[in-house]
Amino acid sequence: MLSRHIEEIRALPLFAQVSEASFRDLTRGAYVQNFPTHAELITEGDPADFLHVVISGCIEMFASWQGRETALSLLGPHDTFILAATIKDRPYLMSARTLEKSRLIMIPSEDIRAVFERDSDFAKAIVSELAACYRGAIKGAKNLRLRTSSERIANFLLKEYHAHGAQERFALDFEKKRIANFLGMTRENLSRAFANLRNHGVQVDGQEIVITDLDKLIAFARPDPLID
Amino acid sequence: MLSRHIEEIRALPLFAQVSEASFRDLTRGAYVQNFPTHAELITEGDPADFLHVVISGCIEMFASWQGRETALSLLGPHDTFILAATIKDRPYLMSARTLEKSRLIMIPSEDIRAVFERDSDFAKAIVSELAACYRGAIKGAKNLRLRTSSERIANFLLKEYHAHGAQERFALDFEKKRIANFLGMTRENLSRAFANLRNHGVQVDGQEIVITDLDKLIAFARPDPLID
DNA sequence: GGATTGTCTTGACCGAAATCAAAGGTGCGA
DNA sequence: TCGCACCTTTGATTTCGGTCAAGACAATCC
Repeated sequence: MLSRHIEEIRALPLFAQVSEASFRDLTRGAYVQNFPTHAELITEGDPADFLHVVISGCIEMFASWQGRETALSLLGPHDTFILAATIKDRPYLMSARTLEKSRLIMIPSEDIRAVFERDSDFAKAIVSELAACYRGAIKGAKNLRLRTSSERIANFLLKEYHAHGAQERFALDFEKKRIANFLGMTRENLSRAFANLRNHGVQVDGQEIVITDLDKLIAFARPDPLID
Repeated sequence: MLSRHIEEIRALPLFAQVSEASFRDLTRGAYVQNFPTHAELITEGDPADFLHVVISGCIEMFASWQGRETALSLLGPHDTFILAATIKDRPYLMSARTLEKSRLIMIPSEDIRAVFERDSDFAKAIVSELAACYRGAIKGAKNLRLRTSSERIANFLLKEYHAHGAQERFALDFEKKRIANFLGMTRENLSRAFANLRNHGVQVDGQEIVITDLDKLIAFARPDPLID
């Protein structure tokens, strides 16, 4: 069952450059696991026992404090988590749950750390991955601090638009309440913000988005390569 | 003038493990530079030409968008920036300015990347540093999303309290407007929040902070190792 | 089919924080 | 010492977003 996915993860940037021997060491103790919808995969505070690689499905990374909860990222196929905790052998800072049926590869943290110590190509790939994660986190902070919720949604839609091949009509990949939580607002407010976007070139009907005036949307969203 | 600081940066986690030869390569093209107060060291969007290491003084990392500005971190001696941009050879995502007279070592990005390719110990140190930065960014996001501004200040004060050797009386290291911007609020609101904290065991007089009831402050702040 | 459950939308209201405005403080230089 | 610039505080007002409540709609399960 693992073998079916070997090729797939071998091609990921994190593993593409490692030697055959290292790759065997990484995959020897790894296993594939399927999870149903709404399964909690990891819990913040737990020790980082595995590096997770998403094969299929959809994962929400979230964190809680004093009864409040926020989504910090939404992951899909070929994304990994949580590399930093695995490397540093520290507790997870986030929890993860499936948003739909998902299949993951789990690689023991010890194996990751062992190969990391030995294989400098793997270490370099990890550097690249971590640097990308860090820059993503900084962009997220800028998005949250510098933009209003409507602006965040507008830019989110622009990204989705491009992710769907720049089709003027596309469907949202996530439930709206997930999007709201990820963008740092309530469902109710997301609804209102979508309503506002009617004035800025966007029609929303259920999961269906229609970009009626791209220029108008861009003028409102003001996307920026240093944030988006 | 560089030589005076060689020992100092040699001891930093980022450089402690690299070989003598690699360290020479890293420092050969490096130089020390002094900056006055309020000097802008780097600007977001610029190419990452140097890794900066703070020797003395105080640096604010900030970002702007559409006339708005936010402080993303406050750095002091022995902190480095911006490693991720240097490694990935991408533009800076943040700008940096001095908050007081500061002395920095600047190491050409090319040298960093060259040694990184060659010296696996340096690569490992970079991994550790980046993972720490990433986890710091995640903690910052949680702090911002899950806490009210009063809670953020309370936890900020607790950290300052411990940074000052758990003395019940200490002085803030930064101007209040910098703290406000860093904690994601306005000066006016910081002022009001400080006034509120009188009910939670904190007296504020100018730059002077007195923790009058530590337990009360902790009960209000609810510090959490997964955020702070 | 009909009940049930969860999601989404809308409206009314509330609260936290931003903005606007003005007045004290503080430090620095002429 | 005075004057100026900047930082800080306080109060009044506004705005944004959250909370509460109710209803519409869709999917699922007897």
